[in-house]
Amino acid sequence: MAHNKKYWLFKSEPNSFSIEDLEKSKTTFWDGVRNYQARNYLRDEIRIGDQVIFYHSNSEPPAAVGVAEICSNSYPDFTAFNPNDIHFDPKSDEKNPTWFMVDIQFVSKFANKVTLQEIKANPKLEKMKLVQKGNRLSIMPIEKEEFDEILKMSKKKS
DNA sequence: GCCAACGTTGGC
DNA sequence: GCCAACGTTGGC
Repeated sequence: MAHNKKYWLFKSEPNSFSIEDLEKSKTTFWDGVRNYQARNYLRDEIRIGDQVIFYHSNSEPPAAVGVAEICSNSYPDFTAFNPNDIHFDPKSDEKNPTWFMVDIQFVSKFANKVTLQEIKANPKLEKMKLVQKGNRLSIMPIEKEEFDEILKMSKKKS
């Protein structure tokens, strides 16, 4: 059975990796996820062709800044096995990996970034995990309607 | 730079 | 299995 396309929001600190970096590199592997809930999304639900809102956290302003597409199914995050890598996890086992990642490819950079403030102000987006208190997930599912609404907002002149 | 919210760790 | 201590996230 064909996989129904799903929609996600990926957070990234632009100091580490920005939408401009993705635009330049075209694709990247999304390594370093070390949270079990986000891991479960990566390992079990995210599939080739799924669409991603790229979000800049810890930036001024925090905002949705573009779109990416999943271009690999999940595979073990090899940075967890490398003692020299910043994401090394001594407890993870290559034979039974704990952490997974996917590859994403650049799709577009928004003409107008959609700020967290604007997202919070839009009643159509109030159910998003992003705007719920205390949510720190770096990967979260969103609805197609929410994805479309953010795209629409990015095209509007502010 | 501050700090609230949350996840993880480890002693018991 | 509880929970205090600690580390991290991320908005402000």
